[in-house]
Amino acid sequence: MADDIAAARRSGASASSERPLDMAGLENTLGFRLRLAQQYVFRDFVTRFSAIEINPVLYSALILIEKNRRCRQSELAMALGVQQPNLVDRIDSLVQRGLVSRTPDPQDRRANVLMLTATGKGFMVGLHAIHDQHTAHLKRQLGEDEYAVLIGLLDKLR
Amino acid sequence: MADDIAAARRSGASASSERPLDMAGLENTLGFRLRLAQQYVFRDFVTRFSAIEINPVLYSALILIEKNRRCRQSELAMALGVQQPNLVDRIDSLVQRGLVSRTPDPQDRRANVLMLTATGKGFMVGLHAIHDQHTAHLKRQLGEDEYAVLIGLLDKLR
DNA sequence: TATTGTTATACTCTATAACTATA
DNA sequence: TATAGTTATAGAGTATAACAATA
Repeated sequence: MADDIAAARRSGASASSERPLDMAGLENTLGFRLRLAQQYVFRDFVTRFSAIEINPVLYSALILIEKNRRCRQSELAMALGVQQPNLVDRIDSLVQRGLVSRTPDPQDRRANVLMLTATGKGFMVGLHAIHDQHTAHLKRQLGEDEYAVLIGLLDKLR
Repeated sequence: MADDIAAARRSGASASSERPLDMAGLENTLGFRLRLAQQYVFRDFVTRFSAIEINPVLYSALILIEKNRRCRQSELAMALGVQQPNLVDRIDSLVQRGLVSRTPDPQDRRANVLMLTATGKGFMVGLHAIHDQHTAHLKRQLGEDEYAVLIGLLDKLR
């Protein structure tokens, strides 16, 4: 009988015949919720930043380079939660775009020191403005207080 | 001067010379926090489920097939947040392992109906047990109440 | 004409081993 | 001997177009 109802829903009026599935078994599954929430947030992020060709990892990298003088690639990789080799091409792209300088550290010539260029500092103004709009959108979705609570709870996971 | 302190930290006693970067500029960035939290949760998930060769998407698929009689691939794809073509190989693997049956729907022979096999139903017992341990670990990390709060806030993002 | 499932494909992200130059 | 950055590569996840069978 329940199958008949489901079948009736399937052949309903609307073109797309998908019924929403019963998600009860996943109500308690944090990883599933995290994946869907990240999908939503990243989609909004990517849309807003597409005009300046910045994705979430490049954004985080630029912010950390801005706030940390004489930042190294190994430090950046650890902070971002990515492997060093996967950072190389991304830094390359920032250097080629003239946003970041990569110079050998005179104190340890194995290491590269990353800094914003003058162009990069100018670029950050627009970057912060777009991110403010992105954050405002998410805060409207959640409420200002709950946004802060969510960030706090996510930080407890490590 | 601040650079001297950073340099001193870099050449400190410990083998790994990485200083922790100042993350202040990302305190407010939800996408970044979501990514790190998901990294942590998925790593724990993958470790615990590796013995039975189940990853997060396969887990969610099995749960939804278990709870939804006569589930279709298109419905599953929408619920899981993946594209239909990316589900095909995954369902293949569950069918090949004898956990799921995929049979044409007599009412609409374009569609496949997914159901747990007898083997699959037995498999779910162990699956639930491992997931309970995984969830217990996360609740210890967060606290029982805050775990529920976190799930609720993540659900508001859509 | 539209939809379900499928194939093929391309792009991104991620993880690891091995190389180089420095230390 | 160990570390910073790099190269090359393999695996997984993801998105899109096009096709066959069916509606």
